Amino acid sequence: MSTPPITTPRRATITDVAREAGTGKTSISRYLNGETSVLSPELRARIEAAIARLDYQPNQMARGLKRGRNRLIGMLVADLTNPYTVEVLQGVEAACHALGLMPLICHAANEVEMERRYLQLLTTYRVEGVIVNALGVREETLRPVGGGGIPAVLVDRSVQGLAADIVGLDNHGAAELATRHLLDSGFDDIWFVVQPFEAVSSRQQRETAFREAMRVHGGQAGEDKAKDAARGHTLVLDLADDVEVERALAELDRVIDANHADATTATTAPAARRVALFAANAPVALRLALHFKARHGAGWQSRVALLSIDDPDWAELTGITTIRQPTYEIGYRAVEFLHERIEGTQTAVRDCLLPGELIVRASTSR
Amino acid sequence: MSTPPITTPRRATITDVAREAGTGKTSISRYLNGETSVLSPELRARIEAAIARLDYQPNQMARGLKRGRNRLIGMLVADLTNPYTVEVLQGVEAACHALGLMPLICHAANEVEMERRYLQLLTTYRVEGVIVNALGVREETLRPVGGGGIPAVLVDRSVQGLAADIVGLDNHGAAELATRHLLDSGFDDIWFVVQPFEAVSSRQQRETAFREAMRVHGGQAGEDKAKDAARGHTLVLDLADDVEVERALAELDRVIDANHADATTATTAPAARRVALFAANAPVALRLALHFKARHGAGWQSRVALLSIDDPDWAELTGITTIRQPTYEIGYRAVEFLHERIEGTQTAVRDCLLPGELIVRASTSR
DNA sequence: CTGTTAGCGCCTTCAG
DNA sequence: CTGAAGGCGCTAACAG
Repeated sequence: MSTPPITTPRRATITDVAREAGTGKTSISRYLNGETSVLSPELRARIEAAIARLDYQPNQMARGLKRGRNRLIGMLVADLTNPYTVEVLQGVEAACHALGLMPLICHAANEVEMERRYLQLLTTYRVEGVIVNALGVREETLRPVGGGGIPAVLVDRSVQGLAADIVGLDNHGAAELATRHLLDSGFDDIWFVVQPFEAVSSRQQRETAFREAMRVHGGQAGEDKAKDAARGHTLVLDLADDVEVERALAELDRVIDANHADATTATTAPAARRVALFAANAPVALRLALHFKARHGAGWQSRVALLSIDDPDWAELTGITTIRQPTYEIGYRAVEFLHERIEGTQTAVRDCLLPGELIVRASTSR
Repeated sequence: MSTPPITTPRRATITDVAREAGTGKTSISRYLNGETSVLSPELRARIEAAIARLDYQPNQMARGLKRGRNRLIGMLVADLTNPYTVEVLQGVEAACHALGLMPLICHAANEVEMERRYLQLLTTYRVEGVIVNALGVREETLRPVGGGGIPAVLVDRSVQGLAADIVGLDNHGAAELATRHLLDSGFDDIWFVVQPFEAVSSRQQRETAFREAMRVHGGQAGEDKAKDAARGHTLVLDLADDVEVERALAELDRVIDANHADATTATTAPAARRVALFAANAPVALRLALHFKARHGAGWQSRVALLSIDDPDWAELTGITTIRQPTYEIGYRAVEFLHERIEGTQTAVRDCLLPGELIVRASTSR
């Protein structure tokens, strides 16, 4: 057992290294910054030896202080509980790693106040830029960040009045893809279920696209005469409010039960007109699935079809259809954009809309 | 539209504030550090006004440089994909918030090399302490951290030869609880499925406890004469190696199929001797569930019982029994421990083992 | 090629 | 109660 010294052995500084190597601080600094060609091999060797001997590691904070940039960027996420977020994070980390950036991850845990505080904290640490998966920030809160201050890029959600690069899913395309799939699969009573819109642009966009798709593709009585126009509804599910959730779910239950009764009563078995639920994201889908599982047991999927944007672990397990977002790429691109801004790119604000991928599973197949 | 200035308006510094308030930097510094009693109300008011006018925010990096502490702590996690990790993180964040710390979250993504690099990076940023959910770090890698260097506390997993506080699940108790539950529920062919042990102490502890529980409680032929000693097996599932996974799963399939054949062939329906799978954690459980779902369809649970340590979202949805870890508390306590160490507590190394909670679901009920 | 000299933004003696 | 001076660890002109 080697007993480590009690007194914290103060970390070696650049001065220590200079002394140890018998030279000045400047040369050490040069060495650290890769200005290696400007150093005589001999000096260089001495420096390397000294660094190794002292186990020297330059203090990033001090470097940052002097040169005005510390390679830190902030990553403010609304909800780590959402698999989407974690996946995006992986892309972010990979990109940061590639670009020599260090992401400071902050988790607002769905609390607007937290979000505000973290944003402030980040500027206090002088991060060089911020990637924001906005929760409820207003343009004003982000002002010191996006506007005159440090560069920002938005992920998934835009912020009212803030001109900043944004990268995320092509919500319009995704919602249309999903809706058409449901229509094509024979569902004609489709419920789009979404959390309260609040300021979350992606929710709004998905809903708008859903409604439009229903209007455009759902209305055609088509060749099948027995089939009248499909109906589209929007249901808001406030996951933070249990009472409201119960109310909303009860509404769905009525619809589904009625439909089920129709189907079983009918003498001639008509293409059982099943209702389909289109969840705006994974948390919503999970809540729905849990409810129906509790209500109808393991076989709940014979009562309702479920499709969700986001492709969580359990989607495959439970067999629901999904639209998978290119999460990794979203995170990666966000960092790239931010990096460019940090480096001073002055181009106009960019929108990067990436396509989702439809993954058809049993839930919506016939 | 207010056009923000093109040139980044350099952030105000303490000097600016001093000038604006018509005083010296010292007073500003005192104000910032809450030495409020030592300032005349008049000066104080001027300072406040100046700060507000300039929208001044002290530079944490600079403060840290001088006073030697920057309120930053590192949180190194092995795998953000594991719900366990994210839950622990929430506790960590809450505690940090309460203690005025800022967690730097680093994600090793199951790569030992990443882990090493992040650890190094963290020391480079002069974090005051580190919470480590170790992946493969050796004592030596952590030496600069835990030993003479900055304080460290371990989460879930201990590190060979490193004397550091550790907080996590009471693995022994949890595994015993789970095993007894399975035994009590009538299963007598129990497979403990775990990822390669490597250096992960919690995996080893769980397995050891499982084996011991089988020995102690599984051997009693008991009152039921038809029931001989229950069998316990350990199966290693290397999730990173598809070929290996296939091989292991095939082995399980044979066992399960044989058992199933027995049960259906027997004329008198004996208490169908079902086999139970005891997953060491959620990722393993998920892999197992996906496999059986693919192989036997939605009704796979009538073939095998599944119990898992960790209680992911989908557990309720799929009805598997679990042992829920007090994740939030684990994270919270870890930060508290670290904080004490940072403040200089010199007590002996502490172990904080928190109990898990058995959540019985359909999978293991009769 | 190499060392000296100033600070970066802040805190901390130490004198007023 | 208040301010001036020095320094934290490092980089960036300037000279040699």
